[in-house]
Amino acid sequence: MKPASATSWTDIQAEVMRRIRTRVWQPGDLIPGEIEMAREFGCARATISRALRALADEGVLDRRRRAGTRVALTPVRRATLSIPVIRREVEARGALYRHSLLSRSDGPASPAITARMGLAAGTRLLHLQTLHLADDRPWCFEDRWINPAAVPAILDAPLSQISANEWLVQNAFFSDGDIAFQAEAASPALAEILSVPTGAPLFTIERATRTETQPITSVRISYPPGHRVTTTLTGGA
Amino acid sequence: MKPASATSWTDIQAEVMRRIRTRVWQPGDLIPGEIEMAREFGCARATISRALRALADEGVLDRRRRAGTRVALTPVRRATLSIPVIRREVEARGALYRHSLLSRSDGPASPAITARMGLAAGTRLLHLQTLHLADDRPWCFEDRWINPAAVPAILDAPLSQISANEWLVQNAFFSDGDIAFQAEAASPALAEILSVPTGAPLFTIERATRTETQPITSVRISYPPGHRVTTTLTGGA
DNA sequence: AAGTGGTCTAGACCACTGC
DNA sequence: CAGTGGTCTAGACCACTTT
Repeated sequence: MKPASATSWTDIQAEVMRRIRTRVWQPGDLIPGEIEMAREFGCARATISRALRALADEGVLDRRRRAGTRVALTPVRRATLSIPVIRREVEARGALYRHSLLSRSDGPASPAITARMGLAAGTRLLHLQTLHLADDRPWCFEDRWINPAAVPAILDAPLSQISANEWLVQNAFFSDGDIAFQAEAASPALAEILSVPTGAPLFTIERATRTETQPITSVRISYPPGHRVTTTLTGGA
Repeated sequence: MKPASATSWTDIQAEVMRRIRTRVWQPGDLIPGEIEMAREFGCARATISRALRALADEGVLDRRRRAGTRVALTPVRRATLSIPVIRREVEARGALYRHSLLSRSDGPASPAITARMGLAAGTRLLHLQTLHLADDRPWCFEDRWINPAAVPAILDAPLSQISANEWLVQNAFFSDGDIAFQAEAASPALAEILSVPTGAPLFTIERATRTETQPITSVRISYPPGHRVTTTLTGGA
């Protein structure tokens, strides 16, 4: 319990959510302005603003100057998923992590790759193929292209000791990127690497990251059948 | 362009990000306190607080009372993906949406389902199987269990006109949920429904949502090969 | 043109927590 | 228990849009 007189922004947020849940305010409805709500709750306008802004950030409310604040028409359900270091992912399951650098090459990349990364044809890229293992069983296969122009230091990194995945997370900070998930049948080559039958349903993650000015890396990670990516949804307060 | 003298919280946020990117402040480092930064930037402490709080929300900074503010050790890359209404997902690709309610039943659910939803064995649930189509071709198959105790109104909803997916998004505000992605081989039954070969790699999404007090629905959606879930990563300002 | 949200300030007190 | 972030206030001005 808390002192009955407290007027915190979380209280206001909770009350607004209650009114939305109980349909007092329905999707699309215009809700009272900040000044009016400040009067109703007996607090400063900034406190109302704090509460409503938080809900707008979550996608529950739509706020526009002059037009006022409305309950969002499509209550956006958002899931936030974090991009893990594969080593931690394995260790979190209580397994022993190991990785094996299957191939490494450095030279002009294929047009398909340079196009995908938005680079000029013939750009030299570092190409790494890594098998990640959990308790010496294949955990996932990583096929990665790196733009050395963006992270020159990677050429000197001990990539047989620390995986490119982990090195980049630690050294190539704060980039923007795209990510895509899909299901895919295992090619014969991938099937052999992952010790699964050809055609087995693989879960693949494609990720491209870049700095403000240039692409850093493009990677495709394939997981054998059974792998799940999980997260939690937040739909309200 | 803006007046050179402006000291906005976004300016401060950008400057902090710059110092992190350029390694002036490294992961784990303690950065100056709010009062000190307010002096440095010549603004109110609340403005600093606003900038740092935003970065903490993004996972770039770790803030704790008394302990101060540190650059996050694990540069948490977070992707926020929105959960769309399937109809909109289809229409966004310029296709005509249609859905077909393949089966509907109402009665005691199997122990496997009640256990997954955290309900007592034998609880009565509504079970719906829906095929969603884009331009009359199978788009995805939805297998859903709904707890009528949480949303009694669904028993009267015209589910052949509006899909349960969409009805729930509009009518059931939830406070919490889980979501999981995986790749899976098509069973003979699923293969026939989706018009794909048995064993084809399906992309499946499992989702469970609940109110604060009780589970609402548990759903499993299967997409034929080729479907991709995409989103963007934000690593900084 | 007017009214809404967005931001900033200066000051105050509170809550948590590491020393 | 002292110092940090967290919050609240009262007031002001600004920026954006819809009317």
